[in-house]
Amino acid sequence: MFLKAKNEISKIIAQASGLTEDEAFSSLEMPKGEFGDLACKAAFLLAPREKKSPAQIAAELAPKLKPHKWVEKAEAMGPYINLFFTEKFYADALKDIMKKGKSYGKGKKKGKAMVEFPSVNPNKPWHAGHLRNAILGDSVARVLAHAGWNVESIDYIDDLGLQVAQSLWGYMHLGNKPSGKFDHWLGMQYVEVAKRMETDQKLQAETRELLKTMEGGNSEISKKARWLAEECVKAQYETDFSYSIFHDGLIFESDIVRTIFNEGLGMVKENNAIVLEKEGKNTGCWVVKLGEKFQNMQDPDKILIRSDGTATYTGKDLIFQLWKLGKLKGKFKYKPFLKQPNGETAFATGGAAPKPFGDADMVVNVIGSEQIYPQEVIREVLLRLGYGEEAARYVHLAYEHVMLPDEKFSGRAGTWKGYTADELLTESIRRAKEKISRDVPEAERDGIARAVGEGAIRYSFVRTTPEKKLIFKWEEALSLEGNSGPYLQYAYVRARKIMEKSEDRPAVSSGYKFNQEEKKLIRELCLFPELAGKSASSFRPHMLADYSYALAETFSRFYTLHQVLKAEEGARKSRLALVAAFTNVLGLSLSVLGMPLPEKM
RNA sequence: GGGCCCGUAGCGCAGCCUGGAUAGCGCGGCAUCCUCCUAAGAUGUAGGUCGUGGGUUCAAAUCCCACCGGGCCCGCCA
Repeated sequence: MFLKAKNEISKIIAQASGLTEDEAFSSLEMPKGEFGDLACKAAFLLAPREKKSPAQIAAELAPKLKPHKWVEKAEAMGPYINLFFTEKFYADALKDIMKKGKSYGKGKKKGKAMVEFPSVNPNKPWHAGHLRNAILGDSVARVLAHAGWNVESIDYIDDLGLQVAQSLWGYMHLGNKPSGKFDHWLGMQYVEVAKRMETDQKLQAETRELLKTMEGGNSEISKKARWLAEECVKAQYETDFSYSIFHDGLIFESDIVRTIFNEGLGMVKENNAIVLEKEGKNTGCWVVKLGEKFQNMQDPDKILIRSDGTATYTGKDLIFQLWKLGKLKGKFKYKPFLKQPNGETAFATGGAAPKPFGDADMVVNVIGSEQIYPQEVIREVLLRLGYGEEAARYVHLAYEHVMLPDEKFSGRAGTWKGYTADELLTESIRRAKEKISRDVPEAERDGIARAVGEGAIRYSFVRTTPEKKLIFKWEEALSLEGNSGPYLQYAYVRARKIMEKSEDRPAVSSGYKFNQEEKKLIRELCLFPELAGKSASSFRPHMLADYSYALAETFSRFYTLHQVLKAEEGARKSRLALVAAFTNVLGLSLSVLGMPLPEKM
């Protein structure tokens, strides 16, 4: 309804000022301070056209604005025109939000979006850095779904990498028996093998030989490698689920190589998007010539197929992306892989059943910023294949890495020890449990600690913009106070408690005049659809995290200053309506961020 | 040699796309508020050359240019 209000007000301003409705619309904003309910900056736009000062224009324009049922008055203040909403606006806005319920702010139906994340190598547990990727990807998937996209969350499993070969060697030859969570155990084998590799030439040759056999397929080794990767992924997905992160499909690299790769490569060759080098240092390789696009780069050409005929990572990725965009005839066959706690089954390639995955209208890849160049290469190839529109909807959501205060996370060196996503959650839950209210019965405490502990971490990762490097610090990641996940959950819990205790039905009482804090809260509730939309179109969930925090803050202030249940009837019912609307919107916003919603704390 | 990202209070961040009112928030500091819907809360207070220097503009944290500091990339690794 707020959008409708802005549109109608824009019309009035356009009529009185001679601006177009679009210009008038974009001149409207909610001011930060206490200047009015809606501010109009039209005078700045008109000043050069009419050759008068903005203040003079504002003063002349304000009285000319036609009255509207939702606008009480328009007051010029300097160059601004401050608009004040009527009581009817607040009542109508509140009713509108209550009526829309879960569909509030939901976008119109759009096409299919495939979101790929976190694509962690299947040979070690997730550490804090992988977690950032996964939380970002899962949140973007949820934000896009709320914006109307049909979202498929997929995961690329690189089961043909050197890392898996090394882990497999460790599994076969180190002689250690698996114990504990499989990904943690396998990660330790990998660290040991990587250490030996530094000096052991024979080991280097053996693992390379292993990798070759794996790539060939149809052998005991290749089967064992696939099994190892799947076991590791299953363990990693326990972590996935513990953070409420879910997927639809897992695409194994070995299946890409065996199912769609040749077709894709043929297509790219046919269209002359890549060339076979006949001379120079890349002789015998198929490369994308990029000298014109990346001028002054030391080595601008990108090899997709090595001189021995095998594909580079970017080569395989390119074909995979073509499949995502529905450009290949080849289809994967799937098997049910894991039953997820959200009730949905995650499917993996390598089975017998067809699934309608792929053929996407938009592709979003959550990949570290160090891969900007190879991702650009893929976009460039799409353009050369004539897929201009597809290239425009091929999004690399680049994020910066999580670091320790004085070193990086390294899978090889094992610096992830002590900072795995599993250890983080355990510690967070422990801290959350200590703070639970004494009134909460023992039986419910574990569940609450889980929701709060998970929410604390989720929020601390999702609240920062992706392009910012994140230095991991326990106290910040696990914060339970201030600008934190639990603060938001707490506001939600308090609001819910009021509704639970009330016997009235929420309803805006006619004649009730909202106070300042109530009006501010309603105005902020009005912003949700706009924020949700922006968050989706810019692939930035942190905008919603920010919004949720501001909303919860406004509610907390209202909560402290005004009683709901003990107010007289008119106020009580109206405030109840406000609390209901707040619960709905904060609940929605947090769900879209993937934050768990405890009922008590 | 070239390209990308970051630089806002002691620390951690939002705001920059689309320039406009006193640059917001959290942690930490200081001082208040629980006979009252959960104090994981609220209120007040101290704390800022928005990296530096130019430019554009009536107006710059925001746009443009140069520079400084930090990180990343330009591999027949992934």
